Amino acid sequence: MEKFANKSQKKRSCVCGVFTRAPRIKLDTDGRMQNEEDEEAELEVLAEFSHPVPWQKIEAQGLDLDYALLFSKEEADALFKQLEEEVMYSTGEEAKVQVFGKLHNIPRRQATYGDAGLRYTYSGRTHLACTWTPTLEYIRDAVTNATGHTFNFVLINRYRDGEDHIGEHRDDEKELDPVCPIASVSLGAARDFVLRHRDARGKRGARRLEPVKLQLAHGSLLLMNPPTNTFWYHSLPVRKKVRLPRINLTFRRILLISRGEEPANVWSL
DNA sequence: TCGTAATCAGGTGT
DNA sequence: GACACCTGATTACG
Repeated sequence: MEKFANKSQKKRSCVCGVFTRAPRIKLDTDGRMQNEEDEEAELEVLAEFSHPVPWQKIEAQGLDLDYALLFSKEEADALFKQLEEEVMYSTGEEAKVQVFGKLHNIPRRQATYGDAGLRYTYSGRTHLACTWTPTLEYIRDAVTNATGHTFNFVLINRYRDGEDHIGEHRDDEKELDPVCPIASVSLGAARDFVLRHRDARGKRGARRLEPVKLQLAHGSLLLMNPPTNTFWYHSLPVRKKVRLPRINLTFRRILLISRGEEPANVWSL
C-alpha cells in the first residue's frame, strides 16, 4: 500500500499572483507560448511555474501514476477560496445519475469548465463546458508547466465532507485523448484514493492484485498516465471522520472533431 | 447477447 | 457501536 503524507514542499516564489491577475501564458498544442504582447510579464509567470516539481512515481501492472505537491499550503488555501467563490455547480437533473434503472442524486457536486463549446459525456449525460475562470486557467497553466501536457477541459468534483464520495469507475470515455494523461488536482481535505485492477474486482476476481491506496493531499497533483485507465478502476471512498470539504479538478484533453467525422458526444463550436 | 454502469443498501469483519 | 470493505441489485444502453 502506498501512502503519502502532506510533506514539506518547496515554496514557490510568487504566491500572490493568483489573487491579482489572470494567468498570462497561453500555450498552443505543442506547449509553446502564443501571445507575446506582455513578454516581460509572461517570463515572470513562466519563472513562477518553472520550479522543478518533486515527482513520485507509482507503478504496478498497467498502472502508471505520478504524484507531486504542486502548490504550497498558502497558495492551495487561496486557490480553494477562489474556487469556492467562482465555480458554479450543476443542479437539478444535471446533478442526478441513473444506475440500475434508478435515479440517484450524486453524492457530491459537479461542474464542467473548458474551451468554448466543448461538451463531455459521462454517466449517460452530456455536459456543456462553462468558460474557464481566471483561477481555473491559473491552475490549468500550472499543471501544464509541471507536466508538459495541455488540457482543454476540467471536471470539478466538490466533496462536502467524508460522506460525499465517488464509486469505482474508469475515465475511459472515447472522446478523451488516449495519449494524454488525466491530471487530478486536490484542494481542501486530504482524502483516500483507491485504485483497483479490473481483473481483481468482484467476488471471483481473476487475479490477486492488491489495491493501490493513496492519500491525496491539499495542493497535490496526481497524473494518471496511459494505460492506467484501461486496466485500473479508481474511487474516493466514504471517510466519516473527514469533516471538511475537498475540491478535485481533473484536467483532460478532449479530442476535437476533424471535418467529416461526427462522434456522438463531443464537438467544438 | 453480453458487459458495463461516476448508484445505494445491506452484510460481515475488525 | 463505528467504521471500512465487499457484494448484490436486476435495468438501460451501447
